[in-house]
Amino acid sequence: MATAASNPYSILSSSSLVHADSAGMQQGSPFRNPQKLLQSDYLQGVPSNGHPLGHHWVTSLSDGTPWSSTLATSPLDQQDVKPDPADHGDIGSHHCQDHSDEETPTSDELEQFAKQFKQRRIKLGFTQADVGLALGTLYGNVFSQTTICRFEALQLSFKNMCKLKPLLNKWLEEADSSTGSPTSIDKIAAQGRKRKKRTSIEVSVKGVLETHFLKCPKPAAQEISSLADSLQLEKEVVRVWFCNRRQKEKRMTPPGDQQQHEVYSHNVKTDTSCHDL
DNA sequence: ATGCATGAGGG
DNA sequence: CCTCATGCATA
Repeated sequence: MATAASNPYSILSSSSLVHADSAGMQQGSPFRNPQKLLQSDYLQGVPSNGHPLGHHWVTSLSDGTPWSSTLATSPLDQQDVKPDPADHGDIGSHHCQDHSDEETPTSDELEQFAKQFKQRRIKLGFTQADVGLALGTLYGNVFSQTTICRFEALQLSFKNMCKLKPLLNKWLEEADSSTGSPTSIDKIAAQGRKRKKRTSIEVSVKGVLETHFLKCPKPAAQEISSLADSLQLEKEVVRVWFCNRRQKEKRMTPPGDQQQHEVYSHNVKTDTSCHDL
């Protein structure tokens, strides 16, 4: 049995995984108007299925109530193929039109899959943590409850979603086909790294950071320093905050759900420094 | 479910 | 320093 994962890190210690399943509880999102927004970047090479695909994020998040969104039909493709910087030898000859479960899925497909996955998972009586663990024993890649959760909520980057989908899909097949296969889960316990205590930032302070982020999402080191100083926070904390904030923007379900789609094609390349303070 | 954090990889 | 995938700890 492949107990040892390839991770240099270690898994959590063996303990009871008794958490209330998220069956009945969903996030209390009011609702969000379905619309699309274009991402600006994603031109990094993916070893497996590196397609410089342009994609729109369909930001329609339904809550716990039955998914009745009318996003099953996507009249418009996500085929806004941006000028890929990477050269395409023969891969350019393909025309992504409509795949069910092959190659690079569309945003809609991912969304659809995520929903179905969650439904089935719950139906089968598994928790998010169970799935993460099962993936480890099944394929050698262990994942945390966090990751499974974020997958279901589409809170990962497009690329990340694509990477995880196949794995979760396989688990799904395994899970519901095996009526009596007890997935033996064994985990290794080893922990040595000491993690910094999570610093909680006050809401008022977060507000300030948000404001600054809107003005300048990528402040220079010096700005971070002064900002940290004025907020009485460690510079590192502020720096990390901005990093995490930027990542949020790149998720499939971005935090700022706009009501109108505006195409911002302005690229600030000449100015990297946001002064003022 | 999510906030702050770590670390690998890139430049 | 950044991005990006990922997760411990916590609300």
